[in-house]
Amino acid sequence: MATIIDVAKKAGVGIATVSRVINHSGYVKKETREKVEQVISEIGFVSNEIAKSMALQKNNLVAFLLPNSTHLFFGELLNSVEKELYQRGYMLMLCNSSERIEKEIIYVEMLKKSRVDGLIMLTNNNIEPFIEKQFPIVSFDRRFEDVPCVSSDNYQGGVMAARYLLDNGCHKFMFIGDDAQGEHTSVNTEVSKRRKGFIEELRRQGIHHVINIEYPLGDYNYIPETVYQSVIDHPEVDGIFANNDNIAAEVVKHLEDQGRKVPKDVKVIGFDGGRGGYRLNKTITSISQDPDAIAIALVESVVSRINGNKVNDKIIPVNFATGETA
Amino acid sequence: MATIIDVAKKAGVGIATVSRVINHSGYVKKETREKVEQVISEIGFVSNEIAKSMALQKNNLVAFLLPNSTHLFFGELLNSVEKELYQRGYMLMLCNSSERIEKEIIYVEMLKKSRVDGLIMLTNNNIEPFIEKQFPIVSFDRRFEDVPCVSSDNYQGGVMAARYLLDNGCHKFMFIGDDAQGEHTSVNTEVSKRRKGFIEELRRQGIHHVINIEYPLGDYNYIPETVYQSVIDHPEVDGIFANNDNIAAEVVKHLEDQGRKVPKDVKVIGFDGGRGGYRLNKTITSISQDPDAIAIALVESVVSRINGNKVNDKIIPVNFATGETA
DNA sequence: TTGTAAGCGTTATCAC
DNA sequence: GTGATAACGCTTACAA
Repeated sequence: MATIIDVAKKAGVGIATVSRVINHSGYVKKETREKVEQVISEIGFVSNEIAKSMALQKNNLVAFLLPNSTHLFFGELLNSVEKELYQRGYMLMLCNSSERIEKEIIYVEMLKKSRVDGLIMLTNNNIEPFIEKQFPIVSFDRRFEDVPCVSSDNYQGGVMAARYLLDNGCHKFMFIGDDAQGEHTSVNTEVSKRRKGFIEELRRQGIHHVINIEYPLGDYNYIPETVYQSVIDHPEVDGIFANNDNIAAEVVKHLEDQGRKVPKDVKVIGFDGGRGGYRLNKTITSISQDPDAIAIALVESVVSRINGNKVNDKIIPVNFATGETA
Repeated sequence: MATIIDVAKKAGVGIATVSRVINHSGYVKKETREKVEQVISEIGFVSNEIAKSMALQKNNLVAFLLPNSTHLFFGELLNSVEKELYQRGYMLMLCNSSERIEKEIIYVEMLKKSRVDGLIMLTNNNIEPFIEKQFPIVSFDRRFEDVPCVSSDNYQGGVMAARYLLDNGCHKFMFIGDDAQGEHTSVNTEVSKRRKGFIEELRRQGIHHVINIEYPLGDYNYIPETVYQSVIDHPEVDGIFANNDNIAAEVVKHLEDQGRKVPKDVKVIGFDGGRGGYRLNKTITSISQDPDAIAIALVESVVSRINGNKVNDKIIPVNFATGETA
């Protein structure tokens, strides 16, 4: 591959001049510029980005750490984050952690190794001890001390679900979620506020008994049988709020298998947006997160951190997405 | 950040020795190694990857160019590709092209700029004029001259769909797909073989009339109304093969809205694996692509090309995924 | 306006 | 075994 030196020689100028031409920086006489540009296109010179990164101590790469890209919402978020980074001249390095902390740590190390300029992370692990606060890190839906956090307004989402179910005549309520979002975890995820908002709003409206189903978060695709059993064991329940659309869908299916009518007998609300899946039968009523707005907030924050600025936490509004299950 | 020079000074050795220690290369006396290692952990030295890339002319990054990460199959493939690259010591740079050729070209340029070592691409655009064959490029489901191609056995998938529908008593057949996968396109996609296998197998079995619905490929999420109209306009059709599960799901929904029973009156087979979506009602019968196997083939090929080897095209078997729509 | 030269932080060759 | 030193290809003072 041709280098800047080859160009300089052939154009009969110094390498600094070539650099000025390709970066449109500093003063270059018109004829000189034209000469250089001609040589560049003649020999098909393309400047080497590694060398550039080396000199500038910056490589315009941001890593995005998330559990996987197979879940619809993650895929959407990933898509939006990449788009938004690209807009700002950054490329995205993807890390599917599968929730494995070893892999997460390796990507956190990428920052120290100057492999990436910044890191956006979405994790349920206790990665806190491994992150160094001076680096440009932004987290989604999870608070770490001194790390800016972007999250959906999960609490308000819970409130919205509670109100909708109440307004539509439900009397007995159930919440279903995995324990990484529960009250019994040491991990401080924003997502736990879905439950909190739901339960607290019901309490404010005079409902003090909510059946709270919590199961261990393993693989994101796995929902234990006991969850469905709990649903079946509580035929009195007529209003269910599930932690995400996947759970909601499975619960609806199990209810219908039992001969219950959704939403007539039981109303079910999910979380994420109800955009998911093939609408073979009905769409899920859901609290909708906005992947674009979240991505913009995440990218703005991380770029701002890269540029050495302090940034604040951001909370992104959620919407009620009308569907056919509540 | 501390550098190798700081370590060398503090340990009272040369930088070459430090390099040997951190890379476990060459001979280093035990005591020297220990001394160096101690200093490294004392000052928390981490070696700079950009500098390493610079010296080695290699950065262990592979770009993956695909239309988006929101479609289930793409998300799955992306997930598997990242995992597989990671296994082999490469990181993944993601490019969601949204099918825009300008963006694709920019990522092809990443190769010239030494930004990435290799490129895996999934595109329907006519990017051929922009790719230089000497670079490590591998394509999925699309043939370019002198570029290794990995694809599912689309033809066989079409054959399987045809046989299943025939074996299960269908008489009037329809194929539905977008035109980037059709016969009327100049672009040579492997996916067009789904249609080809389906129609040719039917012909071999004596069926010469297949209704062939082709619509323009725009946004991957968009299916024109005319497609559904065509379905409705052909009430005699009792066996439909759709180019992917999304189309299949929408077609099923429209059929059921018309009061047709699926699979009793009409059988519908999709493509991708029927894994998608929330199973609110029924799963889609589908020809299943194997994202893991595809990812392994893609990554093996690209790494092999990076190492300067020639690689052959690979065709990955598909499976019949039993579902509830056929 | 332009060129020389000193970084940027590694690896690798080659003496010692 | 080990240490100078020359790449790697660029940016950017600083000098001219």
